[in-house]
Amino acid sequence: MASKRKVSNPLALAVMALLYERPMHPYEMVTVMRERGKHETVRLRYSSLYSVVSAMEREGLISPRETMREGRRPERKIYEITDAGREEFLTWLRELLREPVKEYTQFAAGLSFLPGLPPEEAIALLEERVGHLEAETGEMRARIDYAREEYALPRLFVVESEHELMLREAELDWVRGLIEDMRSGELGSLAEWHSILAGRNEGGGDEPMA
Amino acid sequence: MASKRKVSNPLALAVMALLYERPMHPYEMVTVMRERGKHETVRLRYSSLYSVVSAMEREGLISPRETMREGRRPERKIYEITDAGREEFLTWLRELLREPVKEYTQFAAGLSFLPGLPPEEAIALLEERVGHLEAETGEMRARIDYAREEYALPRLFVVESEHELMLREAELDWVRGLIEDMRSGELGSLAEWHSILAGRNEGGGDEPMA
DNA sequence: ACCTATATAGTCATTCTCGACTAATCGATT
DNA sequence: AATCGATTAGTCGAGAATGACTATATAGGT
Repeated sequence: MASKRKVSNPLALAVMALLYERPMHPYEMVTVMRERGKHETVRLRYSSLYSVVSAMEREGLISPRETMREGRRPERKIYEITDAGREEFLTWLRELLREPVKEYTQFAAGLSFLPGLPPEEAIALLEERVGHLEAETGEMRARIDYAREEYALPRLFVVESEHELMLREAELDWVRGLIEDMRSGELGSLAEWHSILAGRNEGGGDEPMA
Repeated sequence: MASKRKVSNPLALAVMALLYERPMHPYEMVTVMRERGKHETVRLRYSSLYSVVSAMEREGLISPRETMREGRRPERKIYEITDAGREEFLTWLRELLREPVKEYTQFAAGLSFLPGLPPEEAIALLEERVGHLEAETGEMRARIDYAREEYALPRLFVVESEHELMLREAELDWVRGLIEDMRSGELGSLAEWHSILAGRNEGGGDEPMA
């Protein structure tokens, strides 16, 4: 059903996953998430973490176990997961795996307004993108191989990175094809495209460079 | 550089694109975006639109041209794009096309915590996902074909839908492979996976169903 | 003995987002 | 002539998310 969660930031899922293992204080969660590379899949900001954690406490998904203080450093508030938290973790996780949800990507937004640039420039920009994507996928692949070899990680623990790599590679392939199709006029003739732009630019203002 | 934009919600990009053509009031923007299917690529909510629009006015990207009132209906405030707005539109669009940015997807978050479920259940969930993805990609393809034929749209105007379809198809393919690899023990043996879970569940709480 | 960079552990004020709500008009239906 | 649902046009308040900032401890170099 994908019904509205009380705490919907995916960071909350990560928090529950960590507390499922053992109680921790928020700062430690950050450390562990970084060690395991989970911050590559779940957007991690200090400020968000603390706000998510307090929302989770409010909703009864986690509860403070003890508060420690060493010297004059700030307090460390150690949380543990509740039964409700364990249940929420499992239902949420199941839902995420079972049901595809629509994602709005930045690139798609850009593509939507592609006719806003002259075709020559659009092609040039997409070629730059291809360059970036080649570098990026190369690095991702290397990092995955390194992690697997160095720490002897079973693939189970890097599936999310393989997923990310797969998406980027698919994009790379597709953008290459798109450039081809733009060149060959497959998308609509370049002349036509130019005339759309001309219509828009009659009013003056700064012209996009061809 | 991807330096921080003054108004960063992609809706702002859509607003500038529309006002590049002609002045409009916000409600009309919604109508036009819906007609052109842009709400499929840019998350569109009334409340966000109005707040984005006023932020854009504050930042000088658009400016109110006139305010009309018919009878006792609410006012319609008609906006036009400014020179700064035109420039911002072009720089932003260029950046979106040129530079890949990291996107955090829900599915990736789910995958990160895959070891949190017993393998048999994980497989079953992913199989359900495959079913959903098959249906979804089928519908997307049909909608694209329909739009192209019915309205004789050049591909240029549906690239963003083709992009979305491509991503879903890549995902579908990949998930099928993942299920295979889980079954064959390619990801790490299922016994091992179970023992990770067992360790975690010692403390009690509700057990995930195998 | 002193300085600095980094790690530790967070708070706060502002901005952003969205669901829920308001309110008028119009056309069709009783 | 009264009512109902769809469309037009937008407001509001509550909660979420983030960038900027604070403050202490400690290891290492000089």
